[in-house]
Amino acid sequence: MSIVLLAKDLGLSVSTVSRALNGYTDVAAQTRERVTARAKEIGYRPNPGARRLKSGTTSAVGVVLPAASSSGQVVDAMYSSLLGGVANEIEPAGYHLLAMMQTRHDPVREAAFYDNFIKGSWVDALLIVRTRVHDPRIEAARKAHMPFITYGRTESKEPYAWVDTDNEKAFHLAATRLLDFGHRRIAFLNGPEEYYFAQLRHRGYIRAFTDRGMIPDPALILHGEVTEESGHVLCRSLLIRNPAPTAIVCATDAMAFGAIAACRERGLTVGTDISIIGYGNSSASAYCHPPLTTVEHQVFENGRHVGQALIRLLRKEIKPADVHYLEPVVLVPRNSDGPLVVTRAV
Amino acid sequence: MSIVLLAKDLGLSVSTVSRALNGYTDVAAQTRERVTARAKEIGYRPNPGARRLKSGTTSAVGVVLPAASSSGQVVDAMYSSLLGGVANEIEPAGYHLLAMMQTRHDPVREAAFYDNFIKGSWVDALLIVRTRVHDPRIEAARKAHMPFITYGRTESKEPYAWVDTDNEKAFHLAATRLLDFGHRRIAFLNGPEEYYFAQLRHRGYIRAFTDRGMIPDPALILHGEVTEESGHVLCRSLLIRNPAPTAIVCATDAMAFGAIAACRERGLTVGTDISIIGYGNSSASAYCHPPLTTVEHQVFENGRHVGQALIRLLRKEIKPADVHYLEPVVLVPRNSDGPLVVTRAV
DNA sequence: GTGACTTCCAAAAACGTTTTTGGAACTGGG
DNA sequence: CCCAGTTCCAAAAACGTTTTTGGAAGTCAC
Repeated sequence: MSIVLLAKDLGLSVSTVSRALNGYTDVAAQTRERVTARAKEIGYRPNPGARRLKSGTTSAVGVVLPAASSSGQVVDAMYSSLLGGVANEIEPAGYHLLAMMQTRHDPVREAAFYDNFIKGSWVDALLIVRTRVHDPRIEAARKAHMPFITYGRTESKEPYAWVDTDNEKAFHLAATRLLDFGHRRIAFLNGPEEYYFAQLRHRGYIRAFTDRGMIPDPALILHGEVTEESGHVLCRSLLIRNPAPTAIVCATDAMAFGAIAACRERGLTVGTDISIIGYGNSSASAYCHPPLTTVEHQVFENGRHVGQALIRLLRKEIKPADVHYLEPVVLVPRNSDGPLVVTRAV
Repeated sequence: MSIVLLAKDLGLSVSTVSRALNGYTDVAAQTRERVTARAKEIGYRPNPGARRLKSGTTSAVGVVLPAASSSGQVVDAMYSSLLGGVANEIEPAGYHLLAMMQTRHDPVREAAFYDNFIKGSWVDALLIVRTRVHDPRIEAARKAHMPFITYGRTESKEPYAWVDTDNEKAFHLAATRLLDFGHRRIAFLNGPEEYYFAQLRHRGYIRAFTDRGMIPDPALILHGEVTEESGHVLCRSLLIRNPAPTAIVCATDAMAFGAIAACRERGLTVGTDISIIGYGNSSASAYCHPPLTTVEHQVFENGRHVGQALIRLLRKEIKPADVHYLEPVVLVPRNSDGPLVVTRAV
């Protein structure tokens, strides 16, 4: 069903039908109505390929999903919800989400990947996730004049559009809570250093100490993948030290689950013998044992903010420099942490 | 950079350049080489929109992600890995994955959604996930002559392409293990009845009993969403019964986590007082307490099978009726289940 | 009644490919 | 030397839109 058939059916020219459908002002209201009615009746849908060709737009937004593990076999579950939120907002506006998969963690292939994608004019805008401290993808997108938004910030001179959670505040909150409980040897199981979120969280953690005139022990800050396995390994290495930490704050709930398992293996009761705080408020965090004290992180909701911003960006209703959304942060206290038990602490 | 510029640059006609690039035989090997070399050098990429328009293909495969919860706020984390596996296979072949989001669980809007998507000629093939017992999406895809593959089977007369895990065997295995342990009051926390996987699992569970001449108590079979919360609620309702079940098999690890929490709240020790088996072998299942006995489910790997099949389907190397992959099933024994303790059982 | 606007629609070019058709130049057999 | 067959390339149509340009008819002021 093409526009020419529809035009023929209506006894109008192709151009008039096109203009009627696309909201041009120089077509009589009555004609427009007749066209739209018949179009709906006949089930006419403009061919997106032809439209793309002519107008140069694709009605699609692209995102490339990074593999979570170095093996490339696992995708961070968080992205399901993020993308869900994004799609939820952009689809009513007529956009689709084009997801690509970055199978290997390889900077030069990554550049080629993005280049191919941008130059191939597959999408009208880009969503860049898992931002690094210095992220070449931002420069690449800017150079190609491709509208983009990042989920997570980065160190860039130029202004750009971003949505992020308040990583620094989150870990300031968590560390402060543990300090208030009397803990001093508070370990930090952070994510890979190259990611900016890890840097921000580090900063928040440090600031909790310096705020009260203390300095954390650098030896207690570990980096690793944000998985259960990594949390387990890292925590085990922590517990064989002497003195061992009395509290641990983890970059994700998953890491916290691994850490909890490691503590249990050592015969430690989490919540009294040792305190653990996670991050994400994943649904599992409420049902594990002990229920995990963690920091709220509404990924779906953030995805909706991303989607809304993307639409406004594409419609040029707003400048990239003006779209910044920082998710407010709230700690959800449960039972995996508590006051320092003095007998163990000394 | 269009093909006409490239042709001009080479002193050749547009058609010759196109034919050289697309592997036609009637262009001299030397000319072809000259063209491909220059194309690479100059960074020429055929405009996907134009190609789509002319050839009618899109080089994209579509999938619509169902929301896991009725609120539409949560996307099943499993799909991250599934899509990762799919993309991993189809991208080297030049295809992209177009993901849509189904925000609400509404059959009539769903039909319109798929219709719009298929008729709009957005993609060359469809991946249909979360199949229902009678799934209208299959008929819709077939009618539109859109190649498709399902992840999960369905009751359909006509043959079609599918990848699935052996749901029936998995729950036959799990229930048999519990029966071997001496359990008789074995509850089953299943997923929503409308999904075919739930039906197959039900069948496997039943067969474990009938295989040894027994019949399970229908009152012990409950249905709900496959989330921690649902598992928690359902399990609680089970435990206040008299007599209560001595074992529970759950449709997902997440449900099992919720069930474990409910048991703990009742003062029950999971693994001795009551046995619980999950499904999925999620990474959390190895680190929770007690470590969960569960059934292996390699979602990423299954996604790769889906991707490979899709490519072969698109290349017409294989008929839909001939692509069936049933993931073999293996039980992972851990510590959340064990022999029936007789003092409690009577 | 005339000229200048306004209103509405049509013709045609263009977007960047692929594919069909056709033909020039070369080759080899008789 | 001629003709048929082969090899290589070019011209042009087509895909289904959008957008520019232009023009016919109607309206209004003077």
